Amino acid sequence: MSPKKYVLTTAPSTDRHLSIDYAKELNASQLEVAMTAEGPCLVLAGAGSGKTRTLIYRVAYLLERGVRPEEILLVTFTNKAAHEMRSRVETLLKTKSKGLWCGTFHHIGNRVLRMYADRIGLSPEFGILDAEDSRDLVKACVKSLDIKISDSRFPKPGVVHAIISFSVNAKKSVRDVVRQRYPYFSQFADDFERIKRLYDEKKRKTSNLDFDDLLARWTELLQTSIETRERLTRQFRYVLVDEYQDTNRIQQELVALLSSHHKNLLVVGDDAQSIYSFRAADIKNILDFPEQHENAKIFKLETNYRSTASILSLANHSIKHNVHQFPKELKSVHGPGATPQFVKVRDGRQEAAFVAQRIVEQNQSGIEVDEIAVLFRARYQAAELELELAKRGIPYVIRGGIRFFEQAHIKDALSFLKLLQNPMDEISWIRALTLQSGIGAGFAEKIFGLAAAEKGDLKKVAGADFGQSLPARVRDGLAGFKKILKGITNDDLRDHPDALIERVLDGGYNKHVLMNFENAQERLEDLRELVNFAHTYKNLKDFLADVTLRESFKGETIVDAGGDEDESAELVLSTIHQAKGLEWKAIFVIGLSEGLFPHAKSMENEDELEEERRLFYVAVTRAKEELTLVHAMTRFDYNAGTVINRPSVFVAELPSSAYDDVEVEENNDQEETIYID
DNA sequence: GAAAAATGGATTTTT
DNA sequence: TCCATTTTTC
Repeated sequence: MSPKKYVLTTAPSTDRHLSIDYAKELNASQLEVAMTAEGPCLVLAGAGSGKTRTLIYRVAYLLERGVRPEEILLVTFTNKAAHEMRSRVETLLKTKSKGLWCGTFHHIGNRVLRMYADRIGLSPEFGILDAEDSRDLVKACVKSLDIKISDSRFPKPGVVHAIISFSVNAKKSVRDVVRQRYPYFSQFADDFERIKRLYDEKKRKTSNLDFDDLLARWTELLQTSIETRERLTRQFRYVLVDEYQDTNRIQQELVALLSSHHKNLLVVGDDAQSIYSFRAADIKNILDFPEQHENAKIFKLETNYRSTASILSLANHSIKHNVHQFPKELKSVHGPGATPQFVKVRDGRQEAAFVAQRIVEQNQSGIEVDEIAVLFRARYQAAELELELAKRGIPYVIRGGIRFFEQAHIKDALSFLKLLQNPMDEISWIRALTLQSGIGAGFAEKIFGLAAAEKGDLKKVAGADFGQSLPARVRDGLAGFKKILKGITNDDLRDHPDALIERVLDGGYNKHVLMNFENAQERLEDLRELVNFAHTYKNLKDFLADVTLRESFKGETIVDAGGDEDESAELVLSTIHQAKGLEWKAIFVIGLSEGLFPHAKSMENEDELEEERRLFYVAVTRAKEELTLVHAMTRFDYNAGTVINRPSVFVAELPSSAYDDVEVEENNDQEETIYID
């Protein structure tokens, strides 16, 4: 990027020497943010405009000006972003930014709640339920409420939990959520409310918080404990929030509360990239920020350092069709570059063949395979491409999939450690007990009842012989369970989570893996990796919280905070959602057909259609040099057979000057797809 | 309680 | 088509 000259007319007076030459590192608007963003500020940062960079320099600037690290709260959307920001600030200042509050909403909520749990009658040793745990608990609630689910179609526990979760995040009643988003379940609204009450009660009884509670109870803490609120709001002189367009109502309220004393609230985001409404993100948070903060300063970062002019032109033309937005016009610092291509292929098979072949060609013309990504609306759209890539021997990774920490064997092993931290955690009791052959859900609950009578004293349970009333095979299972329990309770290993996991493995879980999973070897390796990861922690509480709040994926190396992962040279296949914030030299967007993208279900509702268009916008703005949009004219649908598709409206509504049309012809002799321009 | 067979449902997904 | 979950059967 070419540095621009900037003359500071109101240079802030400081008696400290600033070691970083901000004017050299930032463009004019970025610099203005870094140096002058006091009070309520909204930074509208277009795609590729150096948003992260600007935030980092703002933090560095504050620190250099003498603001203490603990007075800064920097909230990000993912842990990955948090780690990146922290380490980049450290690199910039050549020091460890110890004390800086930097993390996701949930992460910081966890930290605050551990400190002040007693103020709202919560145990500081509370456990955290992940998505699966929450689903299981909802399932248990449905069961114990005896809801007649047989006669009509009662939703699955996961859906019920999604409704409850949405209501918490959007701060709406369950009834309203059902009316607005799940009208076809309106007959069950009462049931959902009963389930929610019981679900909350069960969480309280077992000292567990789900993800939403980390926000809801944090809010509760700030509202009920005046002393805590005073302390925290005075402490955070500067509150900075990244990806503000993806915050939901409860997060918006938290941010407002936390910045209420010093009123230095800097929110950064791009309304054109708000794509998470399905989990209660509300684009109004960013759109209405100026109205909510009358004296708010608004900054626009519209210089795009990523893409060529013709790619940006296509993106600009597309997003203009949205009504609810801050109009922006991204300007490229690069030349026009190659015109984006719109490619019509016959069907999914040909789409896969075309993309694979073009990747080979692009690779031959000098673009490394790991500089290329294929993006799609929904995961299943990649299936045919995967086959084709395998056939041609092109190495690829699929972003996402099963999360490392959510795999059964990882969660099994961790359930024992969770027991150690929170002995009244019914969910972990049941999980750990049912691992034993001979113990099913029924007996597990019974045994938990007996253990609960011992006030969850694990040592007593490990030694006790309360199995008289149980059948022999259950007693055998219980013996196996107790053996593991003894291993982790014998000496105090709370500060050595790695040793604890090893005890669980040696105590019998290794054997369980070998006997129950056909890919046992692979899973044992995962568990070894878990031990290594645990080694970096020096207490159980932090380890368990991080494991639950972390979004590491299977196949990805688990890295320590701030560490760098080694990305091997592989093509990336990714959903558009997962590609947000990333960039590649060449991008293929596949499935650009009516009914697929925009998704069929979003066609009736104008707001949802706009969100789909923003998603398209996110997809195309990932590309630096080459953009290829692919549309298959027919598609095989498992109920309707072969369906003829028109191109996506997102392409159809663009001026024809924005792209070149390309057709594909098949050369049958060689059974190869030939690319013709 | 565990294994086998049948059913149904399929955007997006972080914490 | 493919998977995860539920129901049935032993």
